[in-house]
Amino acid sequence: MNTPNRSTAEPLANGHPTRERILDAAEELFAIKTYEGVSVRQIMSKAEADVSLAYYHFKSKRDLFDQVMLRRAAHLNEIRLDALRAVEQRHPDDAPTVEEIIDAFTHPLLELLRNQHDEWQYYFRLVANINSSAEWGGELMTRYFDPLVSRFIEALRKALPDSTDEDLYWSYHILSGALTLTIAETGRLDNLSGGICHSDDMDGIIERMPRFVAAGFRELCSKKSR
Amino acid sequence: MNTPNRSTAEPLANGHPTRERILDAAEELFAIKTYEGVSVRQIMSKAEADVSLAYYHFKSKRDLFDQVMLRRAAHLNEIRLDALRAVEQRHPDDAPTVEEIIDAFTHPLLELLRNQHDEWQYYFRLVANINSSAEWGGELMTRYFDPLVSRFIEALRKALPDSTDEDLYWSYHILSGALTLTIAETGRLDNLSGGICHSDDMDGIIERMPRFVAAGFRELCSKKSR
DNA sequence: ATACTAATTCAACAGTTGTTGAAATTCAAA
DNA sequence: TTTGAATTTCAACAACTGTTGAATTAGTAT
Repeated sequence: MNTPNRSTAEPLANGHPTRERILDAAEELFAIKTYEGVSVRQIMSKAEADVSLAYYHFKSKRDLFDQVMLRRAAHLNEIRLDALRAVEQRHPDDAPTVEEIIDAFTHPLLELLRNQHDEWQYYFRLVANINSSAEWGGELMTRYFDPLVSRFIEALRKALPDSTDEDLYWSYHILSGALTLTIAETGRLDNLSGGICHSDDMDGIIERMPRFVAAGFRELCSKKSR
Repeated sequence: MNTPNRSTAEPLANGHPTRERILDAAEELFAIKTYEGVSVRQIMSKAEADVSLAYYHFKSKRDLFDQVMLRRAAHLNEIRLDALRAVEQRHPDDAPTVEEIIDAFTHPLLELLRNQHDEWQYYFRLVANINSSAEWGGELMTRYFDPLVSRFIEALRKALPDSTDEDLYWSYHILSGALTLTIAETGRLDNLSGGICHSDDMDGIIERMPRFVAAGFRELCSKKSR
């Protein structure tokens, strides 16, 4: 249940089983209790392994954290880039619509969160926490995700030829905030709405986010409106 | 510089000066290093007071955290509610526009962050961190801010009479994410844009957020489009 | 000056933290 | 079976954690 497709997928990432169990435990605990809120002992206890093994497989607690972050980052970049390329190949001559680009940016994440929830939920929560905290571990994520984001913004610029760079970046900022809070799955919306909405209803957000955000982009990044 | 208007404003909140210094130090350190990332000793060292004084003025570390959260919450609710009431009084007969409501929801915060940056920046960062973490201290913020949010959603429902509750709540979710990331002031956008945008440029976001978000609300919460 | 409370200091507690070194075990190649 | 490396266990370290009680000072009303 925790390692869904052992033989077929990800030939490189299949490291030592103990190492993977440590990463799993660390991922979950870092996500729900923050980095300093969890001790190496708690992590190793959840991983059912001796404390020292953490320092055999990783250089330090901080290194363990970095490896947790990096483990899934490459795959994430890959599928999102694939989605963007697919959209672009569907439009050999004209530019894709804003909706299509936003969808390529968000859909892979949300679908992962829907179809493989158990495997990805804690990683996404962790990314969300990092992403909205100024000090911490941000450089790591920035280094890994910013190139991808730049490619998307480039695509959006083509779809919105009258846009200013400033408008484009601020619009992306809003999109980023919306996506971040979504993948955090805080459950805050569940309470607020009195059960009408559910944070883990990915279909609900998949069909709404691109439309909402695309409308915002058009409002801000078109010549006519200002 | 740290206590800007001592004699005129907030007659109730003027507690013991030491207590205030502890709250200031705790606010800043909690915001940039997380709750468990900071020790009581570090806080009291920054506040230039003995460790034990933390337990004279507060029941526990957790209580200190709660008081940091609550200190500014009432004032925040007040000015946002005032802004909403002002908009509603400006429309005795018809409903306010979506822009106006969104603006009443966001503008007080952003203006505070612009005009009294030194006093409010860490509190907002802290709120942002809390808001996008599932487990932690969320109930406290939820209890304090949800009534206000419900009032705003009620106003939005009137401005968008064809909307579904579900669409309305999901739209608010997107707005909430955007606002949360903004007040976090992570500086991520500065790097990404290569200096074109600045996380602390409140004018930039003040003039963009309501327009962007209102367009999204209209796209999602109007009958014609779906 | 006296009495009394509010505020602050000092010293210490039991438990936990990240991390390390040496010894013991597992396991495949010779 | 012997060799040698990869993996796991056990015990311990100095430093730091949240928290408390008793002693001390500051400040105010009598």
